[in-house]
Amino acid sequence: MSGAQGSDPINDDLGWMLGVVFRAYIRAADHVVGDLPGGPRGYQVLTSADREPARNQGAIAEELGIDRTVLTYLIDDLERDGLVVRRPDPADRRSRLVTPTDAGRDATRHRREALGAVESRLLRALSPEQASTLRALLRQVACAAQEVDPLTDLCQVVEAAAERPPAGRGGRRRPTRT
Amino acid sequence: MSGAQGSDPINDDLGWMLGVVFRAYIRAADHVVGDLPGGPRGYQVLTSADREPARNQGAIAEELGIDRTVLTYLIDDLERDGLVVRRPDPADRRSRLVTPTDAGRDATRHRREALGAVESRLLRALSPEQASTLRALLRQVACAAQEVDPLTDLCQVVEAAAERPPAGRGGRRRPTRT
DNA sequence: TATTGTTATACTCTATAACTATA
DNA sequence: TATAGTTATAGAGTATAACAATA
Repeated sequence: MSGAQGSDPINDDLGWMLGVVFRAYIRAADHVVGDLPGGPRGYQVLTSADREPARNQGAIAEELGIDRTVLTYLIDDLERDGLVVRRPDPADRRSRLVTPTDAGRDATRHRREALGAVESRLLRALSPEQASTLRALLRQVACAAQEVDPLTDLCQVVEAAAERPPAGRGGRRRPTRT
Repeated sequence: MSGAQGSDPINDDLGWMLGVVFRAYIRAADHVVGDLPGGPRGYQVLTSADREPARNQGAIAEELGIDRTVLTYLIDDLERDGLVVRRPDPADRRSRLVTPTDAGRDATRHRREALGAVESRLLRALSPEQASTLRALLRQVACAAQEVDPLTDLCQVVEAAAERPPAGRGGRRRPTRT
């Protein structure tokens, strides 16, 4: 009843939706990756570093949308726990390439499935098809938002890979969740 | 459902997408509502308070997903700038009802359109139909996430209103924007 | 005793600038 | 001079607990 003034201001606000969903995700993901240094952020650094060819910290920070200065502490903690190693880039000694250790790769492999469950639960209000649609649309928006400066062409790669059957690019690759 | 997975680890991570999009939104929205006390949060408080019947701080905090203690400072600043007023609830003198002043309502009215432009720009990678779909799906997820404890049945109201033609009494409501 | 709002404290995240070492 | 990374600092945002007034 009522609704005298206009509409439903908040629930139609994209900022409200994003905030609610983002915080809910962080809360849930913390239960899965909370013991990793840096929590969800640490997990993202681990997955971002697990690539060929190895990347330096600037590239990782750019992809994750976090500051270089934050990443330094994050990698400090991850390295202290033996999950990643820093080695100087032979081509540019200013740069330090970050690669996960076997322990780090194990850590991400374990959590990836658990995080998949978290994501499914977060999207439980949607049908599988709707969830898939939401993921695809969100990824499009995220990639476009990252492309303000076109350093991350990798998003386009993922876009392309999402459209054609999943074999493609790279190498190992796990079947992900259902 | 369709595949659309089996791709790269990070870009398929819901946490990555949400983080990127959420931060991009906050950055953009800050240009529009940055001069309001509390920035985007302050704007949300203003819109959440602009309802009949008036709500107390607990209800606003719940709807916005922020802590009561944060809301106190937020409302302090909004009240100091003359954008909202607190008055005791006649029915429960512990409670304080928050309502926007005329200046506060003006402030939100002005920014609402600007924020709409910000949202459109954030979703510029999507077609209008896709953007509408994303909004609807996100709202479903957000409402479900808020309903962990079923205090916010207001989400269902909005859901229902979004499906059927704008029913109800009299008022003009928003021009569908979808 | 439970609840609404306030206050104080601390911990995390983030943003800025200065510094180094390389280029 | 410019760049990659580090360090230090301050500012938000958030979470927790203690407290006062009221129910």
